[in-house]
Amino acid sequence: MELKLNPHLTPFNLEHTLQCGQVFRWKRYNDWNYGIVERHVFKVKQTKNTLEFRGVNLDFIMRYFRLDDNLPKIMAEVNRDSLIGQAIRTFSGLRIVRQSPWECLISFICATCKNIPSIKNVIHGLSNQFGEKISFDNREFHTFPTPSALAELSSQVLRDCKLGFRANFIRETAEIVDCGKMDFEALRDADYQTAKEELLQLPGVGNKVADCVLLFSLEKLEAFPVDIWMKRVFRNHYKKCFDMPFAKRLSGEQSLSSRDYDKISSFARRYFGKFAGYAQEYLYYYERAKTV
DNA sequence: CTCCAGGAAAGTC
DNA sequence: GACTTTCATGGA
Repeated sequence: MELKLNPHLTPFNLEHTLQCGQVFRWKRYNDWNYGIVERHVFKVKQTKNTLEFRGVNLDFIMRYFRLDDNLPKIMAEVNRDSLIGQAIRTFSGLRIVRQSPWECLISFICATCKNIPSIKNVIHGLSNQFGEKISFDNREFHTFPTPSALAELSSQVLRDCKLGFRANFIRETAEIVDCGKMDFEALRDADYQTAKEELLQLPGVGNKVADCVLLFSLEKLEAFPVDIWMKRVFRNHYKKCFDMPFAKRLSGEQSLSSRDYDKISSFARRYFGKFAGYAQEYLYYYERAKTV
């Protein structure tokens, strides 16, 4: 199957979308990108304005890659200054992906204090060991482990998966979700603040992890995750938006306190508007691209 | 060897 | 309530 994209109405860049750091489990063989979402294994490739795909139907592709988002309108709305403008031009067509909440939640709990190659390793490790094997294109893929599959593992087994101090967070969060005490559908319908407060109850979930889950899997496009890279962006470009004491804190090496986090994140929501999460993803990838 | 990574929670004042 | 320390480990 293939989809013709009008670059003016529906801009899309598969490469930027998969490489910007929001997803961890895609693989590339030859010129195809292979993804697995829930139990759907599929492959995608893009040449100019044509998106070619196998394994899933058009509705799935539209939904997963958020091709229903009016990207030109969103970009116009968040384009508030020359920095974000440059990031938008550089990574034109980058879209937020609609991930499954459970996998997104565990992925970003694992992501605390890890670099991206390391995150990919542990997520693949968990899937290969405790997920279900599915064949596609003569290759083997694995579903992401279910909540019950992770809940029944000992913390020692999880530590052997290179999870370190995150092992207990993963096990405890898996137990809570497995018991049905976390209703992702309800969170999707709830407003941003309400949904965030629910997620913050989970072990291993703080401000940043909660915002990533809200943005990437629960339709909260105003969520603005702030990590070490975004702190650098604000230190280098947005100091003047804050009072002097806070501008000085941004220059320091301390990790962000929850108050610092709220200050940056809520400013960004006012400054960039209801699609602040899109602005975050462009700025994040732009900042990272400078160093690699 | 040292430094850093898409932080969160426990501890301290 | 705000700030500091601790928590493991692979990769550069």
